Amino acid sequence: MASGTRKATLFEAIAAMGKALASARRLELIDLLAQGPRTVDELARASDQSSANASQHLQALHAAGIVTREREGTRVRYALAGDDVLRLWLALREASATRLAEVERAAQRYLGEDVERIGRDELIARMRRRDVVLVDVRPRDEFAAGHIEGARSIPIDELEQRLDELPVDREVVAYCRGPFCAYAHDAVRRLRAAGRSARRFEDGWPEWRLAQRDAAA
Amino acid sequence: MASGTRKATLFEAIAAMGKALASARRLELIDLLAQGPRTVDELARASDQSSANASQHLQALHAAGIVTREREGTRVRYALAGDDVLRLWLALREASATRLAEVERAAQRYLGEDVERIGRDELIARMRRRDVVLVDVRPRDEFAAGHIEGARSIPIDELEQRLDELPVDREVVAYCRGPFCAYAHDAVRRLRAAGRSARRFEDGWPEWRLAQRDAAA
DNA sequence: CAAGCTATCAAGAGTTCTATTGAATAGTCA
DNA sequence: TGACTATTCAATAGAACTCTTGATAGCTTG
Repeated sequence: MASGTRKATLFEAIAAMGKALASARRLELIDLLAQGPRTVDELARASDQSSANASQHLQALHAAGIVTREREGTRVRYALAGDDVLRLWLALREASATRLAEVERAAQRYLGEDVERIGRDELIARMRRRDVVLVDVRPRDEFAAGHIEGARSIPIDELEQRLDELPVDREVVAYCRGPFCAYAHDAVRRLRAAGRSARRFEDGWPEWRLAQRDAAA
Repeated sequence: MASGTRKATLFEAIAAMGKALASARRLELIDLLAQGPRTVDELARASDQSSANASQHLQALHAAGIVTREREGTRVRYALAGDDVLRLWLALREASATRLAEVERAAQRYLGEDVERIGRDELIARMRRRDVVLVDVRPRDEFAAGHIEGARSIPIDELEQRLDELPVDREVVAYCRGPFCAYAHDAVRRLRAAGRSARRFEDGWPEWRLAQRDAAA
């Protein structure tokens, strides 16, 4: 029946985007791109794969409408195609964390013991009262590509050397790429080891940004 | 490096759910399950495939945490695992419709020329004023499994015979499974052909239900 | 218990996807 | 122009996925 094949074609077309989410390597690229645009080489390095392979996956993501591509001289800068795509990635991460015990386990193995968290509402309230210091512990360029207003950038590598930049009498809140990013966990552990009072923000920059936009709309 | 493999394992685990979204057949099953729980046989029939094949896909969805399964005597009833999964499906549908021209094209081929729409806010306002008649044109059992409060069930097959149940002096709003479901389009065309004033609600039952929950939270 | 129905299992052929490798292309800079 | 770099292309082997078919298991009913 003609109607049957047309319906099937529609689902095939949607599945083209679904297929893009079917590889761990591609998801890692998406996760990196959620922080901001990157070149092929940067992405390949950050996700620990050959640039030929990264390029191949990025082309697949491009064909699936997940990322956009822009030439910049000799390099090519990829970026997430839009907030709808970011929402899709966050929904997948959320659902997988809720429904798949294996994700939970793998996260714990990667992140280590969970550290004390602070939620968005409380963070906003405390920020307003100037009650906490918010620290962005991601690499410098990710901070430059966008960060939570009022945060200060101290990449995780520099944390120990720059401890004296942080006031002793206020709680420190660290954040990074998102709930599955190890930097903030690590930062909180090190801060505590140095005798500071510290927690991690339970989301990351992309989630914060999206929440701001949704609130504005 | 150990940290590298652990991160890779985490993304592998998430990709296990991503893989479930990589087949048109499975997406069609998810779309059907968004309307309510169904048995294997019902799903196989509705998606026009052998029940062995449907069963196989449903097991894949089950392993990926997308659906739950419940024995009921000799049959097995599958259901979407939760709202987070529904949100994931809607996010995928939304992103693919926005980013992939092919989805747009396939949708138009399947649904035909678009008919006049009404948005959620306007629908709510008009309902409050008892200004419209809301008709659920999905199959009877889907209506039974859940529907918009205040809607009346007239399955698309029975529309012509039951035209006299609809007041002539009010606008009719038809809705069905969602924006990619053909029933509401079809219903509006037939109603207009019969001289009625009619529009389709731009979402479907699952989106409505989710919006209600989100508003409550 | 036997019959009948629903769902699952098992195996195989065909297809699609993935990583790897080495070569080719395009742009930049001296 | 020529060297250099970043990205992409092309080909391939191996792995994973999908559909089909026919058999099997589990539950219900007479």
